[in-house]
Formats: sequence, structure tokens, C-alpha cells
Amino acid sequence: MNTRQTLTRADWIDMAFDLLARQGAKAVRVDLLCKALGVTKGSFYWHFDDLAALKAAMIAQWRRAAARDLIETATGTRLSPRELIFSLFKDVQQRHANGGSIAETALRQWSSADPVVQKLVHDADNERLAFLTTQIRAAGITGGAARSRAAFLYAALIGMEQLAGEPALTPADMKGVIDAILRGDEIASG
Amino acid sequence: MNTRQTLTRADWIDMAFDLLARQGAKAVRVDLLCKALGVTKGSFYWHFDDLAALKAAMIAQWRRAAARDLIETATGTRLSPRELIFSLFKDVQQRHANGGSIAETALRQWSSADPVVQKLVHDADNERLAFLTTQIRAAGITGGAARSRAAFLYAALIGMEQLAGEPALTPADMKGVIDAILRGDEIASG
DNA sequence: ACCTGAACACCGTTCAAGT
DNA sequence: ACCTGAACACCGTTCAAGT
Repeated sequence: MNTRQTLTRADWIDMAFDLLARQGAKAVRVDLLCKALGVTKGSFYWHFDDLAALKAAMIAQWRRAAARDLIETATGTRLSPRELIFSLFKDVQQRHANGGSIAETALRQWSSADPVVQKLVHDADNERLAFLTTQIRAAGITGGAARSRAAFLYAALIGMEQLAGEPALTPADMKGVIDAILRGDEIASG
Repeated sequence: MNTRQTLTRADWIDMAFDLLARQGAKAVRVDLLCKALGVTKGSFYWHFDDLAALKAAMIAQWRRAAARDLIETATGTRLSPRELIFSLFKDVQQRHANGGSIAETALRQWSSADPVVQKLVHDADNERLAFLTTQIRAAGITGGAARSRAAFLYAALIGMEQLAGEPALTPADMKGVIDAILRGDEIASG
């Protein structure tokens, strides 16, 4: 896979995500990483101060990737704000169905245990929430209602990422609920 | 606190939740539990097969408590289904604001790592989802729309439990969004 | 610059022995 | 029945030495 002779930090991070996805958070271990990469532990400690430093690097990478996804979805397509929001939900379900981002749950767990990680994840949350709020304003919802609808939608997104098992919502159903949330405004605002 | 001479399983479980809430998941350790309870490790292994057994017992207890809360809220009060759903959301925010149930996040993390835990948590999720669906039907939403609204609301509940930092939603805002979700029906059903 | 290999520290687990 | 105390195993971390 990687024919380079000496490893880079990126190699360690990639392999760590691989282990996280395949074997869960407790498989992110120095010895298992070394075995997977065919080196001894001392090598790891040349690239990283400790295991916590590797985890921090993983989170930084996740944050960059998440931000990139958002911006690509927003700018790369010609979707209306409403359609864009719907597509965000569909993406989450798709990834979830493919057993994709188990890493999300693990990251949120780190977040509650480690204050440094918590700040990083919290910042990322606020960034996405602000983006959602902008989209909802663009969909025609005004005033404080935009932020509350955004907060609710964002909580639902996070919750869907966390819930185990088969998705309880078909795409059509999801569209219906989202429309209801984006429509309720004209009545409730003021 | 506990003046009994010999410890019970319940004593260990209670102290474990205490450590989980105060110091995070990684503080749920045999040696720290022993220090907190003033005994040596051998005592722990008389009450439990291993650390995993203690964690399983914690989850079983959490599940029973969550079910009890639901039923109490539903039967003990004279709330309409709509008000009941709103009160569930308010409870989650309240607990969250008090730094209450950090355990929720930790439990969901265990859930993604340990298949046994995963099944237990998944069962609990389905139980609560079924309850929510019933309430939404009682609120006048018919057919498949009831289940999809329930799934969305439940995801939002879970998401709010996970999100770090200050709540982005005031109670009044939350009521507005929930009303929108429960109102959209008459238009979208069929 | 990047890695080996051996040592040490920490914490989960076992078990014979005590009361 | 419930717990002590000592031992062992596992994995994170360090570090002098190699190329």
C-alpha cells in the first residue's frame, strides 16, 4: 500500500482511523499500530509525543474533512438551501448504513473525557451550526427562529450519527419532517 | 455514607457511576473504585467476574431507570401527548445544563465498541422510540408519518444529549420547533 | 532522520490465604 | 461470605544505541 521506506505522521493517522473504524476505539493502541505498520514502538514515539498527541491529530484531520465536506456540498452543487439541508441528512444516513463513520461516536466520547478534545469538537459543532443557520435563513426563515430550527436540525443530525442499528427513517419520510420544520415558521415567528 | 460492614454489588455500581460522572469513562477502573470504597482489588473480583461485568450491570441499571422515567412522566402527570413530548426535551436540556448525564455519552461509546452493550442500548432505544410513536399517534398524527416524526424527534433528543457546551435552544424555541413537527402532518400525510 | 530493542510503570486479573 | 496481599500479564512510555 505504502511503498515509502520511512513512515510519515499521515501514515500513522490513516492507520489509526482504519483501526478505529474496524475494531473500535480501544484498538487505537501503540502496539497494534506498530504491528499493522511493521515497525516497533520506538518508531511511534519518534513521530508523536504520546498516544494523546496522535488522537489530537486525528481530531484535527476529522475537523478539516468535515468542514471541507460542508463547503463542497454548499458550493459545488446548485441545490436550494432546503435541498442542501436534506442532502446533509441523507449523507449522514448513507454513511451510517455503510457502517461508515463509527469514528464520530468515538470522537464525541473522547470529547467528554478530554477537555482539549472537547474544545476542538465544540468549535467544529459551532461552525456547522452557524452554517446551518445561514442556510435556513436563505430558506426564508427569519429572526431567532432560524437559529432554533438550525439547532434542532443539528441535534437530529448528531443523534442519527449516534443511534445504532438500521435507520428508522426513509428518505421520503425525512424530507417530510424537514419540510415541516422549515415550514412551521410563518406561523411561529414574531 | 454507607455504614454497612460488607459491600454489595449496588455499592460498586453506584460508585462507578459517581466516578463516571465526575472523572469520565477512563476513571471507571478497578483500582480507583477500590480506593474510593476503601477495599483491595480482590474484593471487587468477588462481586464481579471482571470489569466488563460491572459495566454491563451499570447499563442494565441505566436502562431500568430510563424506562422508569418515561413511564412516570407518562402516567404520573396529566399532560397531553404534545406537552409530554415537550417535557421530555426540557428534561434532557435540564440534565444537560446541570452537567447531569455525561454517562449517556460514555454509554453510547461503549455501545459502539462492545457488541453486547450495543444490543442492550439498541433495545432501550427501540423501546423509547416505540413510546414516542405512540404519543405522536395520540397527538393526532396518523400512519407512517407518526413513526418518521418519532424517529426524528428521538434523534434530536439523543443529539442534544451528546452536544457539548451551552444549549443553543431556549424552551420557547424548542416548543416552536416541536409544534412545527407535530403540525406539518395534515399536509404531508397520505 | 528514522528506527530497534530492552527496560520500566501502570493497571487488570488471579489466587491462596485469612476472618 | 467477604476480603487481604502478593503475584502475574498487558500495554504505554522512555532511552541508549544503531543505520
